[in-house]
Amino acid sequence: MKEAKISPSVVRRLPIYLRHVQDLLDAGIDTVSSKEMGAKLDLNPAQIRKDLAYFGEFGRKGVGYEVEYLARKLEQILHLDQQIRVALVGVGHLGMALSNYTRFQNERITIAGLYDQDPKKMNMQVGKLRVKPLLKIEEDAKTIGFQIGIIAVPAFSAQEVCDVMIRCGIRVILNFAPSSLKVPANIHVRSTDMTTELQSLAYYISE
Amino acid sequence: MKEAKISPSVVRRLPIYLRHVQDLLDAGIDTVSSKEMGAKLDLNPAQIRKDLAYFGEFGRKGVGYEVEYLARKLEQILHLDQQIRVALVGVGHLGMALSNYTRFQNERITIAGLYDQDPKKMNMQVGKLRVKPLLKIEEDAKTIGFQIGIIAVPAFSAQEVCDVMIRCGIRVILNFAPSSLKVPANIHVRSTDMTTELQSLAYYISE
DNA sequence: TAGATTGTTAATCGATTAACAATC
DNA sequence: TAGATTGTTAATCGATTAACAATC
Repeated sequence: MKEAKISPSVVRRLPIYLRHVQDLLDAGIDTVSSKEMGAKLDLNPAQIRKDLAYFGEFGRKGVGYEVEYLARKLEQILHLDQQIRVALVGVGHLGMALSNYTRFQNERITIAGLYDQDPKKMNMQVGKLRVKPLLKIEEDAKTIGFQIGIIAVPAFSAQEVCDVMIRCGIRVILNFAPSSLKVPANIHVRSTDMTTELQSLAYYISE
Repeated sequence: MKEAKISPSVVRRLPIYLRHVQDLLDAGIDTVSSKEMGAKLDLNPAQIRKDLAYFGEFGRKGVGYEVEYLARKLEQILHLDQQIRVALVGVGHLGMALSNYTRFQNERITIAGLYDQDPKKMNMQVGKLRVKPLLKIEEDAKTIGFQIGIIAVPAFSAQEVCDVMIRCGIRVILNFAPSSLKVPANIHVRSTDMTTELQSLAYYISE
């Protein structure tokens, strides 16, 4: 399943395809063409076909894609057919939003550890978990085995948290702090933050 | 200030430049080169120069960019030198995170209206604001004049909220719901959601 | 002046879209 | 069979990077 080298732009569209075919599945539709998907998702049909073709021949000429099969394949590609355990550091408002947002992917993605540096938050109960000190993450990582780390702390401590995660063996990180993280080449980081999004949108307002 | 046609990729980097020069300003540094910025932000110096050059000649050959001047210019370009009033619909965990996240850009970006459809949340106090029914947004829009709308509701009602915002005269929308919104050509929408981000990252985990 | 760094043009790289043979 | 739609190659478009004259 390790394909040539799929571009990030392609990978970022896969969950969108998956979500759509899951909706179709729920609606009892069992076949869909790239043209129909494109219309719904506002994407070029050729792009959808090309994206999917990187991973195999999922469609049938003259017919389209079998919805259930495509959903299963996309789940496999995204590793969403297996349990994914996430360590979340930073239990502020955003961290809380993420924690209580459990319905990720059929609960296959679960937040399995909550950490913070603020003593006031220690042992705070959030869903089934309790907030622990950041120091505990390394110990927990050994028993739990986190696949993804989420950084939801202020910018000034993001790099520190990132370094701790990497020491824990976490190689995939989602960073919500507005800061550019420095990581070794084998670590995969995606940074996105609400402030930056909002500020860039402000460019488009016409006074 | 309406330049040719700046690509979205360029616009999305502007807040990153701004944040960096603001940090430099705080640190008392008054000149910076594209090379230094590139090293810090992990970007190609030529790209930084080219991005900035779309908007004017902000640097001095042989010297670099004057930090304070550049910060002021970037604020102007992003309209962050004027008050920006935001309408936020959906006061769930994410909406709360956004509301309490007031320190956007020197408070120049302010959430000026909070709306929800859940009767249980009506009149709830969040910071200086009270949650109002979605229906009230149109009336408020006339007096307040929102420049940006933020959608923080579940996917199934995102399109509806979007339509209401457009009817209010809002032309710039930030959508946190996992759904592809249909809007007229003159409306600017940016969609980003945590589930999709996390799912696409799952691609990179190696079992 | 010599060294540094910009703004900008040209070259490269990558991503999207069009076109179409294969085939269901 | 005729019509539809895939998978894929080629063409296009756009974004990034390299190179360098201008100049501080």
